[in-house]
Amino acid sequence: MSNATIRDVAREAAVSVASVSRVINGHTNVRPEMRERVEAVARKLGYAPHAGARQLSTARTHTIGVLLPDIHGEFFSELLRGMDREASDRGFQLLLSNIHAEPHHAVASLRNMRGRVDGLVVMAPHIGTELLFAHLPASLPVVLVNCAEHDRAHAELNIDNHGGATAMIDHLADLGHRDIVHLSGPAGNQEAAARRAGYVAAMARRGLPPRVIEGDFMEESGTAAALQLLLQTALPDALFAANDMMAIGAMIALRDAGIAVPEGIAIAGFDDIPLARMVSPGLTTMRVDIAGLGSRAVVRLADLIDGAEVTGVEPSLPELVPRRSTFSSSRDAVPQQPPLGHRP
Amino acid sequence: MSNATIRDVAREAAVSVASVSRVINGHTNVRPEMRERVEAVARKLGYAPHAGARQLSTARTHTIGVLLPDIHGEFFSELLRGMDREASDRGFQLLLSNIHAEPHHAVASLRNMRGRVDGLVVMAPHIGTELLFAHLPASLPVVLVNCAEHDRAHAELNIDNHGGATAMIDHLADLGHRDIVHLSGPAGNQEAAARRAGYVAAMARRGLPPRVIEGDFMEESGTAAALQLLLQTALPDALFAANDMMAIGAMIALRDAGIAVPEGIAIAGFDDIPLARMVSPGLTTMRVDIAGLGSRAVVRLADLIDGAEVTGVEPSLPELVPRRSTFSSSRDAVPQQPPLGHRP
DNA sequence: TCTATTGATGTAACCGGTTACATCAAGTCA
DNA sequence: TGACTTGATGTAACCGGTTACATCAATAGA
Repeated sequence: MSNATIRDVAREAAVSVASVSRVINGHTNVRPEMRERVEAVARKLGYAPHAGARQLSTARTHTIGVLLPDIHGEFFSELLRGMDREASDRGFQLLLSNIHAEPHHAVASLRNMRGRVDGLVVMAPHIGTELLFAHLPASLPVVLVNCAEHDRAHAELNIDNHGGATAMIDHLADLGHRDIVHLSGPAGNQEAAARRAGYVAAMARRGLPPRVIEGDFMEESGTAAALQLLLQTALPDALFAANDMMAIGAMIALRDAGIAVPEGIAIAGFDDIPLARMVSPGLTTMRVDIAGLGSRAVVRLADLIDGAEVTGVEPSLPELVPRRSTFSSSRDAVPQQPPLGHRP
Repeated sequence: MSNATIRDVAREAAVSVASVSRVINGHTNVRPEMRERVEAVARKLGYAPHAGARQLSTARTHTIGVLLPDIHGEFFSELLRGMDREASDRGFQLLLSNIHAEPHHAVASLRNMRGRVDGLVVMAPHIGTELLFAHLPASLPVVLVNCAEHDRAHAELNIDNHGGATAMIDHLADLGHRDIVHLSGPAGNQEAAARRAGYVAAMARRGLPPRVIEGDFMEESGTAAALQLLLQTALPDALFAANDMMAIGAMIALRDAGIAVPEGIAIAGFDDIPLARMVSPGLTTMRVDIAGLGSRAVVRLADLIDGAEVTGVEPSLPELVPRRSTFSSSRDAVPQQPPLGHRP
């Protein structure tokens, strides 16, 4: 493999550059004999077309830019996995860009993408939407993922945190629980707010009084919430934590205090992190299909690139994953899970 | 932000394209007055240089191609996080490519990179090394990560699985254990083989007889190994599993059988997955600094791109993370861990 | 046999930058 | 004042592809 150019191939094969180009791009109007000769020379010289030159003349990069706030943990890898699967199916590659907290840097990342990508998937919950919209390249298709609230018409994908929380309360209420406490995420966090609002709405619909303990998504605040509940005269029927880590923290603290889960209190979380099925009893939770979110974002972006005019938010409803932590008896049907993936 | 070209800016500012180019690229030989005028026009038109055109004329892309076998789980996200950190510090972006199992597709991915990147980081343990070397672009700097054994001189980074296993045996032996059993990974897996070889070597150095149970890296084979040990007349002093999942499977099975860990038997794993510090007792293990591996790969590649001539393997020694599962008494100092990161 | 049609191939302009070199004005020095 | 240096700016070639259009040979049709 080397640096041979299309003109080198043309000279060596004694044909014009146009013909070489036609052969390389699989055009039909070339004689088989010529095709063979050109292909032979190209192979001999190890010719590979220069992507930059191609981009310049075709104005297509076959690349999707991905702007993410931070590269961390499973959410990130799952999102990227889903995007990559769909992108490579469609002949796109992924160009990664870490969009830092400083707006200045974020804006630079955005401009940097011009001439490099055919479209963008942007996830920037920490960037103000005015700033974001002001600097989105008008000439590039963009799909937003998990963005903050705004009032622009724009192609967008979201996790339906509100609907997910509602579904969980439905589940708990169906099991007969009435006194359901919510352990929320930190104030100011958009996802935490949506989950909390879903909880409040679902409780109100049933005429049940909501009760919220403030948490911060960390395991320790689950522990603290459990201790707070233990100090009261009676435990609630169920505790719905805004994420799995807090649910597990609470579960461990309650078990240490001699309270059986789910007999003494039912516990539910949100996210379905891998740990959720490893703890004992398994934690009932809402699974967020992150890879699916990523691949749908790419599908949507590909449509935009092809000229479709799609706008509007497409919410992704999490799925209830019932496990033992909310079932009073192991006789209840609990779906079997496949064994956990591993590495190496 | 739009599609204005450098010629649009030049016309609007009534200067030549060369002057605009000089202003944009921060050359010093421009009068301040001209600089201001050009910058004002560029801002007004929302001009952003076209990366493809730049690549073509400068032969630099400021992009690093990353070829990975599969996008999955924490290993992947950590590696990418480390690479991205270092790359963006150096003004590089990351172009992702999933290098599929079929060699044909893998080769296509490689050629695809020409004119798109300044260098490659390739992790392809499943591609035969002859095939790989035959198709690596000669004109591109390449750093290999975690590759299979071969005899070429090439810039390369590896996890020192052999050394990590040796260090773990040192740890266990220092605690007075003599009868140490190894639960290995599956046959044919390169990392499993290296860890096993490290165990055997370390035992031999001490004159201790090695004893290996075959596992497959899955939790269930840990359970099976524990049951096998329980059938024997006496338990060994310690069990060293080739990864954390098997260690945890064994730990749970032994605990269920009424054997205290570490009092009845010490248990150690490898990898330091997040779960390792969540189980009770915490699992002693070898931490692999994956993010560090990624960032060092980029450092190395950047040196190559700058013209340095670095070859040779750079092994990355895992670090011992001592936890309760190998300490007979909780009085022993066990380093505190920071709280687990979380999401959302 | 002569013209119209068709299909393969070549020529050259173009994509949007960078940069070697030419040009030109202003300042320096004898 | 005239030759020389210096620094700013403009002109145009070039990077490596794609493709509209021109050209040309072969075949079809009159």
